[in-house]
Amino acid sequence: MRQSQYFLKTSKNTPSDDVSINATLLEQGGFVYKNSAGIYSYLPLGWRVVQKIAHIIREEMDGIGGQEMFMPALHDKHYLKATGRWDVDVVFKVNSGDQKEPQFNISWTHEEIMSEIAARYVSSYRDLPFATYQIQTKFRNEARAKSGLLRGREFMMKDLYSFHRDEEDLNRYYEIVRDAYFKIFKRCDLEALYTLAAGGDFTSNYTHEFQVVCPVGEDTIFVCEKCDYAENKEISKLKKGNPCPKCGGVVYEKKSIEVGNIFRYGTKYSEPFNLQFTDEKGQRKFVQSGAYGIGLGRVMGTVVEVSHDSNGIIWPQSLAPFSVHLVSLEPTSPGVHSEAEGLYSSLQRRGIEVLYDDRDLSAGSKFTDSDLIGIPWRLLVSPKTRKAGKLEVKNRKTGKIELVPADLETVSKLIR
RNA sequence: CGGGGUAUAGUGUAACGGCUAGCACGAGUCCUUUGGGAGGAUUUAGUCUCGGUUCGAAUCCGAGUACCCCGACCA
Repeated sequence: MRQSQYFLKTSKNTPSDDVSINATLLEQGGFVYKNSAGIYSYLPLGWRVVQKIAHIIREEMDGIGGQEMFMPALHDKHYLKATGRWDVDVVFKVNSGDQKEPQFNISWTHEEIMSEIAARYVSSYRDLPFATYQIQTKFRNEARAKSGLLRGREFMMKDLYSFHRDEEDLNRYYEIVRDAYFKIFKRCDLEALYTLAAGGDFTSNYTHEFQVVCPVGEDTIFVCEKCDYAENKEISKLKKGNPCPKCGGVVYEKKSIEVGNIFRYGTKYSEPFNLQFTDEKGQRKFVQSGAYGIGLGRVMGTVVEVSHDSNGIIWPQSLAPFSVHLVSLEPTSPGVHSEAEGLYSSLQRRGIEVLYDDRDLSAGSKFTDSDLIGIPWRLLVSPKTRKAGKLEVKNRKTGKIELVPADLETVSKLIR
């Protein structure tokens, strides 16, 4: 992608109405646009990051047998009234008939929708287990949207639903999902702690959250510094300094961001939707189910919170919108333009995602933009590098700059 | 939903109740520049909405709306 033609504009000024690091850097860098409080557009650059996150999630969900589908955002009132969760504040009105109340909730959860669908397709124990997921927009009647992408009124969420013949099988799958979640967060370069938490609205059982330690987090957790055992303060009987219930190490209190959670809700949604199956003995039983969520925008915001410096974002290779930022300096001086163009097309031919800053701007402004956007590698072509017969490569994370031979083999080896 | 704060060109900011609402960035044109946000010339665009006080309101008052922060609630 040529930067001169890309729908991207960075800003020298930080937004006046946002304080959080993730909102500041993502807006300044041209990744997102705030339309309203807690409601963001993902611009081309930011959307690429979201797609990277989605891709990782899809691979790991598919890897544990998850089957992607897509459910509606408008939920007829019979769904949520069946479970007593109809929300009078998150409605969509349709002008049909003489309805005295709105017909639809705008999607804020999909257990009911999925349970009704499952009931139509499950009849035998042979139909179980299975798991479906989607990446969908969720809406919340959020009293106070805050902290940029971390708490929105509208956000993208991956929700996985699993269905089982008994608790034992649900528990088995719960741990499989846990492991997949660890992989997802690791691939996003996030250190997530598996945290014991309360069920909240969804279940009376304990649930687990994936928490990333970060000062702007809204949650407070107790973490063992030795074994990473963690409990949410909401349900914890621990206090800071206490011994860890698992290994006896010292427990610390930390602020953290909840990037994912997993629930077992048993038959809570099977019963209202008559989601039953017949077992080997001909007995009718309710299906056991679980739900597992990850907020994509929140993951993106969290990565920015934990991975940045005073110059901008530092994307991990796995989430970076592009792998390489190719920058030319003084493109009008002899040979620079043609060398940069040549590099650009050969990188593309190799399938390397490259953002090519072909703009005729001063060195300083191009460097500043490059650091702000945070692509892991900056590849530089200038009169100086041409004179040396080399290319300059900068690692965004370490700041290390080196001159390398100007051949693609060396370059592509380095950035992989 | 309780409390506090803010609202001025596209962005960031200045202006005692009184002069043509100033500056920087951005954007347009021209010239000179080019290794960490270049210089000059020139152009461009603004007081959130409604009402009130006043000879006169960006400025004071009231209401509304939006946004930010703290708390409660929540992925």
